[in-house]
Amino acid sequence: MNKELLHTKLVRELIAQIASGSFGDGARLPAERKLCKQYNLSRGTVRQAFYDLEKLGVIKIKAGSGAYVQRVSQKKLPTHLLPQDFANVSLSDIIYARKALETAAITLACEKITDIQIKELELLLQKMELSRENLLDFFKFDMEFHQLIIHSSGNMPLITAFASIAEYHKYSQVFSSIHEEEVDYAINYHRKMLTALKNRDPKNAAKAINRHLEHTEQSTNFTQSKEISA
Amino acid sequence: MNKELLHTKLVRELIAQIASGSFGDGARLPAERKLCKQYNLSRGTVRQAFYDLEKLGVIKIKAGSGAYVQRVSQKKLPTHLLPQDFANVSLSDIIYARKALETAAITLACEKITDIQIKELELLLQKMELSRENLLDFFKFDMEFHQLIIHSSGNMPLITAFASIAEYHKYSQVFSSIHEEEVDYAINYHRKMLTALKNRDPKNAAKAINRHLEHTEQSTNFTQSKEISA
DNA sequence: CGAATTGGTATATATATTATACCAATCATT
DNA sequence: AATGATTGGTATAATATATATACCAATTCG
Repeated sequence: MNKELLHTKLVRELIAQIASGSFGDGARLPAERKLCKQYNLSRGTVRQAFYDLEKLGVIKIKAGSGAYVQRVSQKKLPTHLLPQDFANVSLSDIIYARKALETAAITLACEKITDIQIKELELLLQKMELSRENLLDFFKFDMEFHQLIIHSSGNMPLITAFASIAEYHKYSQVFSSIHEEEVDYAINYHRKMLTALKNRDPKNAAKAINRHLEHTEQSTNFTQSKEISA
Repeated sequence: MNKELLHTKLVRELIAQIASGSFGDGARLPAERKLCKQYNLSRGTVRQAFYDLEKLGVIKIKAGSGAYVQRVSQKKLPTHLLPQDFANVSLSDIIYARKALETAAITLACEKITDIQIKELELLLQKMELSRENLLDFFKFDMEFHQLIIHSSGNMPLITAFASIAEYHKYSQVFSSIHEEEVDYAINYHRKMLTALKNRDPKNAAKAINRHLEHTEQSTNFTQSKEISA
């Protein structure tokens, strides 16, 4: 059994956030002291994480200024920072598993989703429409939309299982590039999901989410990753 | 972010093993020094885990002799030792998620399973038949059977997702009791799965695994858990 | 009985993390 | 341009975890 070091956990967390679009290229990460409060860590630990991230080439630290995201794409992360055997996972593997889980979840969600959650989904859909130009934002909202559907199922094991897969998916976005033309298709499928959820129509909800995921799989370039030094 | 203490990890691991049938009531756990080697831990850490387990009433330590499993069933474990919000999870939630994942996995497995893996499944089925009288053993082999099917899918995200659910399932067995009469039904369904896998017949494989899980859900008493002090 | 194994105890060590404090570079505002 | 706030850079003492060793006492087993 290995000790799970706190600064390593934070490195993973920050990489996942960057990869999932919370911070774009050149963006400044929150100040060290902010992160201390946010994650309840001491500054030494946060600094250790930053040091690791700089060694990895993920950020560039500027004294007195801040830590800035540095060309994240086109890289391969060292295995010890990846969730599991990420190396052996293709995007289609991820999509296949997501289809299984999300179909089950949206079916349940049609029974259990609350009006508030439907409102939140509508809001997210609007945000997606407004983010057509900014792919990083777009995918962030996309993922939040899916996450909310899973939560609406009210089934903890499904939520847990999806979280473990989302981990894979986050990292996969570091390597993949999606074409702008696909944005409209994605919005369309999400609208269909939302409508089906409103109508408590599990059949069409499941159909929409499956089509969406299949489309995502086909239209995504999965760029081959290259090794970088740790 | 919280530190994941090594002895806590070991406590969880040992409870999971006990709950999943590796050690029955009154059985002796491996000696401290054995566990040190097995998990690559120092003795102090292992002893801390043993101390916690004794406080929990899970084991009774006898000087010079060993640590003995003590009436594990009928208890509720402190939340910090449980995988996630176990409190809010019913057996039917677990089964629902398992159906989603295992159906997807066995469908893939029909394509990808190797002859060696089929042989292993046959072996496990034989072991199940020989363990009709020993329910603890029986459920251990049952779970191994399912685990092997998931692995045969070759899909890492599915494997990861199932592992997180299996965690819930392991713990649920601390609280649930299954009737002996169900053993024969279970064996029957497993034989059907195996046959379908041999015939590369995803439809019947999926059908068998679904029926089996539905049957398990219906025939399991989920005993209400009671709080104990930490 | 006697050797081996087991848990019980003590201690020195290394490492990770926290908590403070102060400095120098940068930024933002006037 | 001046200044006050914020930021990263550095050092240090204190605490908590885990390792590694050694020795003791109770028990198990041949």
